[in-house]
Amino acid sequence: MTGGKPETGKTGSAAGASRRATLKDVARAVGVHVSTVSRALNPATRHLITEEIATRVLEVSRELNYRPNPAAYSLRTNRSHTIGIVVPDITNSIFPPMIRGVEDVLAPHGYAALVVNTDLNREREAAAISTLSARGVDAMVVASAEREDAELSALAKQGTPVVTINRRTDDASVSSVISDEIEGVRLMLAHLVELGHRRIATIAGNQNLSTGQRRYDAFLRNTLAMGLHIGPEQVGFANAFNEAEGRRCMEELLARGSGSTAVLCANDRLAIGAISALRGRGLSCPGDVSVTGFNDMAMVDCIDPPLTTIRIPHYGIGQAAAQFLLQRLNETDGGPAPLHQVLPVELIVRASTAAPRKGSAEGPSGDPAVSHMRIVR
Amino acid sequence: MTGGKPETGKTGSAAGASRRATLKDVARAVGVHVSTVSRALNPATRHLITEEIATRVLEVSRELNYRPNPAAYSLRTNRSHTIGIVVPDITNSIFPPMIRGVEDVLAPHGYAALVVNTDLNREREAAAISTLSARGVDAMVVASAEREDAELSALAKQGTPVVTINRRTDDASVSSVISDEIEGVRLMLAHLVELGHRRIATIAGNQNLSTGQRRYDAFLRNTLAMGLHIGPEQVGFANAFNEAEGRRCMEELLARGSGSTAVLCANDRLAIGAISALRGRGLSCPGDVSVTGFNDMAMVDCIDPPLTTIRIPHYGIGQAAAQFLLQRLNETDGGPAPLHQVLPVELIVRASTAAPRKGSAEGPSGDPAVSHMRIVR
DNA sequence: TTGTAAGCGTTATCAG
DNA sequence: CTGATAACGCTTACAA
Repeated sequence: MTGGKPETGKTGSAAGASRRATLKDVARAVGVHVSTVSRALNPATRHLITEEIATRVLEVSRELNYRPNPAAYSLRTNRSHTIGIVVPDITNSIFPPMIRGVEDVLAPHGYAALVVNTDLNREREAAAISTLSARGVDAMVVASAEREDAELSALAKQGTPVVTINRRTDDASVSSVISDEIEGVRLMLAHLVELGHRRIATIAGNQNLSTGQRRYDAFLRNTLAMGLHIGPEQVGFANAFNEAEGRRCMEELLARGSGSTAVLCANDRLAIGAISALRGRGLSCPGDVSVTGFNDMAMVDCIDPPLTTIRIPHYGIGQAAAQFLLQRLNETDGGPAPLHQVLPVELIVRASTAAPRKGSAEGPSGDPAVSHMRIVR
Repeated sequence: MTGGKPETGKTGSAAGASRRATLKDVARAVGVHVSTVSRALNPATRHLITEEIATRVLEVSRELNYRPNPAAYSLRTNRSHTIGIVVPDITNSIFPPMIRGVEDVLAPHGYAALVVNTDLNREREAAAISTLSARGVDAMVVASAEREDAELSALAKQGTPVVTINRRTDDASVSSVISDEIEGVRLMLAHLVELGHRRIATIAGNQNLSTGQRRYDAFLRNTLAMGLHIGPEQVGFANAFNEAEGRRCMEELLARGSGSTAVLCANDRLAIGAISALRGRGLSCPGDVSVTGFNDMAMVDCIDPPLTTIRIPHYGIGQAAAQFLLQRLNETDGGPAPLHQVLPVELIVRASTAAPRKGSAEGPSGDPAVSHMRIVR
């Protein structure tokens, strides 16, 4: 119906069916050359044009509902006004707010975002980055970075504006916006200690990701600094940041009989898994063991028990990344030093933490009197 | 560093710094004309080319890491291989799985998705649609449709392939993929009745949205069919599908002293709000009143109490929408009849529903003995 | 089977 | 200040 051959002449007839107006159309209507129209429409070059005719052009282009053809613009200028966002999985609710943060600052500047998922798959991440750059995105924000990420390093080296969010690469030449995980872990540990916990275990995340590495590192340093003794039986390593791994690690911890009264998990999902494992063994949280998360993802305030966690500024991380890119995009020269931003976090105390049971180990590292873990074993 | 003036001659030198290879580059390398390369690279026209030289072209283009310039392609063909997804808010966890469904079927076909948020704002939806079509997306999937949606109708009429998901427009000319809400409500009501509930209230959603309208409609029809009596004091209308409105409506219901023993909410978020309102009044769920949701969004299995709800096929809705578009995109002619798909739902019984208290109203519409609601008032 | 050439809608350079 | 003109990289009649 719509797309049929419009009119007869090929050069002709602006009055055709519903063809989208082009520069040529408004030029003809105003009675000037297309280049004049182009200049009049571009704020940066409008000053070259007679006031009167410029306004006339604006009028007519509005009447004709002129919309610049992005493909033509892009072909000519090599800028697509599109940015790529790559996330492990948009379905993981920590990412959507970050994405919104990015979009909300970019959209007013005329940028739209192409969102792709990688599912934590090395190859898919490489493919995603490659696809996006083949598509000519002007910049990329990537939430799926691994500590060793050749693709990302190459991309940055090559000059594409790129920021990682939430995680960072070991290669300091690729910019990043993350949260203050070191401080987060410290706050949480302090909270636990204040409640009276002395034997604290951890479920650490994947050490190939900066989140996993930094949080575990902070755990080690801070427990030591606080005078707590941590033995190998008190740490479990999750292979992925999800509930299943949280469950598995918690079971492992229980089986080992570490006698810990609290478990600091590297993220909320691990914590949820840990709590469910506890239940599976007939233990209660926080009654028998306190469990803490990290991220404060959506809904963890509604779960049973409401999770004590560290709130990271999801939305703010996205915003900051976008602001950085915007700045980078407006520079003429190659680029300044890479930026590494660390945003503040907040301790959110809810109900998954409580003072340890009476009779639990009280000394910093004494023989843990608590044996309920072994009992259920 | 990278983008400087490459080489001297303008016609010249493929060996330049890091300039991206073009058709011309591979043509020169192979020693044929660009049109030959173009044909060789296009599966649809490859048969026109000598076997030998076609493979040679493939080889060289790989060596040179040739990637077609999407802007040029798009300018020439009027196809962007990009689709637009418009959602009210990506942060609402029912949408991400739908988005993934769309992307997962579209990506293998070379399409990428531009995702934009409208925040339930009429104008922003119009703006989003306009922006996307200005950007030349090949098709759109929109999750933010209202029942009366002029923009969408116009878009469809104009020939742009478009599907609404989760919701639909009253205008049957715009295709849709939704879930079987009628059946969902029926299943839920049957569940409640089977538990022994007779006085069942509802917190209905926004009636300008098909979801709100259909679910409420189904509530009315089915309660009637089941012989239940519904009075005006048993229905609350939420202005938005969120927790705050759920809370407000529940409080309203309680204030009215409807004496209901169960509340069917139009979605999970309303249910969560309702439960929290109950708690605020010192009532328990499901002890004092059963509450049900709709959607089975992420995490509602972990909340307290785990929510009895209707599971809609989030991911499947996205997939189906994408499949439809794909088909539509490959048609040469204008387009077939619009599609209206209704996907099956599933009742998920968890712990927010239970038999009514002993002493509660038992008769279909008798004077409800239950008065705890009034008591707390 | 391959080459020629036009043109998609812009912007940028160069004259006037 | 404005107009002509040449690209940008690609596809596609039309010729050969």
